[in-house]
Amino acid sequence: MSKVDPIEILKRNKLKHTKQRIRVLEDISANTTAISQPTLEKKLGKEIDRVTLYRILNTYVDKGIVHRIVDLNGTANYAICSSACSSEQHHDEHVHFNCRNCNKVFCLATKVPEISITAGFKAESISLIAYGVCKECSKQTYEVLKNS
Amino acid sequence: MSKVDPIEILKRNKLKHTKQRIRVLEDISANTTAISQPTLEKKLGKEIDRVTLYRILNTYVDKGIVHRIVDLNGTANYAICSSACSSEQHHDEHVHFNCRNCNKVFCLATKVPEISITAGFKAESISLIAYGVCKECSKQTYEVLKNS
DNA sequence: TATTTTAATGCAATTGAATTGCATCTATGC
DNA sequence: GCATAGATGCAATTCAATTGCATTAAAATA
Repeated sequence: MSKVDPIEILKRNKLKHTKQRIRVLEDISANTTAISQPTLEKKLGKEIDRVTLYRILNTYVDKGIVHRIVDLNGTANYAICSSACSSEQHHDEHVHFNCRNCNKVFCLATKVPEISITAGFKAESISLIAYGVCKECSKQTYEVLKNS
Repeated sequence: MSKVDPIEILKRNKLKHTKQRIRVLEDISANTTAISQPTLEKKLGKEIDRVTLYRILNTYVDKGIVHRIVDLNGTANYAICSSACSSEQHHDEHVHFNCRNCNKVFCLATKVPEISITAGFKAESISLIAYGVCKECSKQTYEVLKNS
């Protein structure tokens, strides 16, 4: 897990380094799972205006600094991109896992496999989301069963 | 492409066959692509109340009659399930394609490949959406270039 | 077929995500 | 330090989705 330096990232992408932008980057990179827009807003809502937060997140996605995972509820989730990402192409093509219990979105180590697309369709990116019960929530269910 | 009989489907699923439910099934099955909630609402909004439409769609998803594809904008899209689906398990596990130009969602013939999930995570379903430019929109771009 | 029961629909109101326009402020280049 | 391009904050708005409740319609049964 390489350390994330917000100012370095902003410089590299020719973005003004405002305290709001730094704050958002810190918050996203502090998490091991992707973080949802509502959660981010709850955490940062007193420091950063809702609209500013939306704009910062969109800028980061456009620049390839973070990637957006839309979960099966339609909620946007954000995670730091691997260093190979750029505004031209996102290389966040690993599998994501969306827990139906806690709703968290996890970035898994598994890479998205090559798939053949019907002729004529031009795929630019692939989103592969597994939906089920995450590690933590599986454990909890087990504990509940054990103690009942 | 097997013919869809709304009343037969409703009977099989022990659902009252109201004209609203029949209407929704007809509309979804009339399309070769998945149909989005906003589009459905525009088409049926004068015959069926918004809330009823939402409820019917949720019932159909629960029963395994239609499947819901959440596209990369977070918009819900609906398509008829293959006959193998049930409320216990959805077998709509083919690849979807979301066009960034026309926003349509296509069900492709390609099946979702087997993937290995990190130990401890229990996957129940997989959503694989390719994002790019669809067949129709690719053609149009080509025409525009050709005539310019 | 009429009546009862059960479930679906329609309506009003509300919630929450996301966007737009515009005035104000601030980081950075000179 | 000053100018300015670009970022932020605020008010208002749009649109998807949900909830509670009264009304209506389908099915069960008498």
